[in-house]
Amino acid sequence: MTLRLLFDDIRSTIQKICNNLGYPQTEFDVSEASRPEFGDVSCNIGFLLAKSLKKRPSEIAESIANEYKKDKGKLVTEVNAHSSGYLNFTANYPLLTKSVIQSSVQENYGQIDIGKNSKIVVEHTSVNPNKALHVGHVRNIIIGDTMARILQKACYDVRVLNYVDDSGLQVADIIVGFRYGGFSREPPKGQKFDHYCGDVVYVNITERYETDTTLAEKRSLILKELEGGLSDTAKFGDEITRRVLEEQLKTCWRLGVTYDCLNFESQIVRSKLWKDVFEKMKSMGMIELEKEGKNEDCWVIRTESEDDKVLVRSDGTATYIAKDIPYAAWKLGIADDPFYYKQYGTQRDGRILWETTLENTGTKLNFTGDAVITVIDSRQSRLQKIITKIMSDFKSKEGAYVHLGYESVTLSADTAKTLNLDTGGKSIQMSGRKGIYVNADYVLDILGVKTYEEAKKRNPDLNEVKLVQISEQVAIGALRYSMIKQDLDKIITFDMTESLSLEGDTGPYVQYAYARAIRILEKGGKAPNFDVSFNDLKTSYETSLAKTIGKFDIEVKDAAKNLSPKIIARYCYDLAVTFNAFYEHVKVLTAESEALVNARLCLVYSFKETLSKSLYLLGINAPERM
RNA sequence: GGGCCUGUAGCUCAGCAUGGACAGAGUGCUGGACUUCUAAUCCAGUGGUCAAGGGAUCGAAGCCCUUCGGGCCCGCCA
Repeated sequence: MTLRLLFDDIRSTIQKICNNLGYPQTEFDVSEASRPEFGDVSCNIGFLLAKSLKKRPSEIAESIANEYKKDKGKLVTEVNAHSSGYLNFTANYPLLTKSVIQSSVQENYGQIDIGKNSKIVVEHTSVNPNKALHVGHVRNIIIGDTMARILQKACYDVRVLNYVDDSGLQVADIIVGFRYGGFSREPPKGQKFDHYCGDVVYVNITERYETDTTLAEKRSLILKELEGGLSDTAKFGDEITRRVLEEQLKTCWRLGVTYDCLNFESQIVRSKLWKDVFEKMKSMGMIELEKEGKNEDCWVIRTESEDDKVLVRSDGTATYIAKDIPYAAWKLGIADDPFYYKQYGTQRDGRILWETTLENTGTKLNFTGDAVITVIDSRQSRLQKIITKIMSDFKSKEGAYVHLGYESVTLSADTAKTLNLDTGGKSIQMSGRKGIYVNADYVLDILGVKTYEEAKKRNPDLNEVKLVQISEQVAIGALRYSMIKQDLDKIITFDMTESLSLEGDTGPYVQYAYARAIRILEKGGKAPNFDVSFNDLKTSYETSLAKTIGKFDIEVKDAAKNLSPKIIARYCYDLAVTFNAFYEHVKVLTAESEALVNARLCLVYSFKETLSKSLYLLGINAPERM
């Protein structure tokens, strides 16, 4: 049993009582009490019926409480009608604690069936393959990865895609850099190829466009050559982007992120996907050939409140958004799949990473979904809105295509200063083109150094390998947590110094609680016996820990339904706070009796298991020592 | 000009979907707790006209309207 079942039990009992009393049907709320003195569970039905029954809320609560008291069932020990109008309940703790502890040690604890095994696609990362990942990209990656994990826990059949835009202008820029910028094909020793391309080649060549106009001409020639896909230039571009992609993926894997399939834009462009979708839009009357005005001879899509959007230029070429439409249709399984598949490699967690190909490999796979979630920052909301509309017309159904938007990551004034930028005390938008960013690998490395020192200080007995392992886990925990803990519509102002903080509401704080629990279990020596009564776990530290553990599936449901990954971050933090309070105030190994030691060990074990499972949803590993 | 997002403690943010019991965390600052299951911790104090105004409601941080501040987006670029 978990808290959810307690809530359900109370809800259905109230429902029954209301029917018996002849009260009208109404949607009422049963949720956790806002303060301990109000008990464990509260219901607002008194307020909701006050008007139609023409009674005071407290009177109604009173009448329900009186009925409820006649048969409280097993799970509830106290029912109170509060003078404010609320109906409050106190849980049967021995029973609640016992069932929470016993269910929490099951493998699939926290799982809740919302998805009914339906197929869902999550696309994230999708970074242009001409540069290294910076902290802004990390937000996208972590939102996507965390959401995919949560949806899986909520019984969706999840496929994760990474869209590789290997045919755009940025690719042409890099080629210009290598061909005409005088840059060596190989990075200096010790520098990753993606860092070299982004930090050196791309930033430099972009700067030179301003003074050297011939370079821009060369770029447009290269862009044309890329489109065909057969020229030496296209082959060279392919070589570069694949090398960058490989390095980018290393960073993603380092963060604990894996994918199912890589989709290459160049292949989408060369396939017949666009043609099919274009015809379909024409036949459905969704687009029009403009006869006059500034968009004369272009195929445009009309939108309700905004300007017409050009899909096909007057010269017959497709615009940027036009490339996204067939891909979106492909993800939803609306269009025929023109691709074959081949293995890109096997990832750290054993998951095979596939890639699309237009060559006949004989392998056909299906990476489409009944629903699609595309993680892209909200600056693209306008375009995504158009795509969403088109997809709902194709599917004749709303909600199949979801743009999961989020606000951008900016750099704090202090951090900008370290890049020699004076922003006048304001934060600044990152820009790959201008070289205004902080690379993800760099942040992880600096964090690693700091966490290594901390770990070594606290654990002088641990060997080098172990210390490095711990510091890497904590560094990743810190970064991932900081990217997910706040709401998607809040701008994150990244500050290097602040990101090194490992105290308070941070990943390391949560990980530390895990290490503490492990230590108790280790020192406890033997495996705890769960087949006992837990009546002795009486302190509020123990009961609230059990209660918090019991909320896991409620949180998973909430996070999955609202596509809100931060809910799980908050839950992990809640678990850690509650455990730390328990840890400071309740002795486990030196408790009065052997039975109590055992019962508390069970609680600690239950906490450890639940925290580990919920941290897994955040893609965070907790070390056993810190 | 139009569209989207945002404004809650010195700072960073929960709470807003589904209105209800004295508005919560972290951080900062002040003080306290390590011969103890690791102090990356805990405890206490400090700190708020929930941007402003109006409306509907028995009741608003939350819903509606207006105003103001901040950010982003509006190309036959990607």
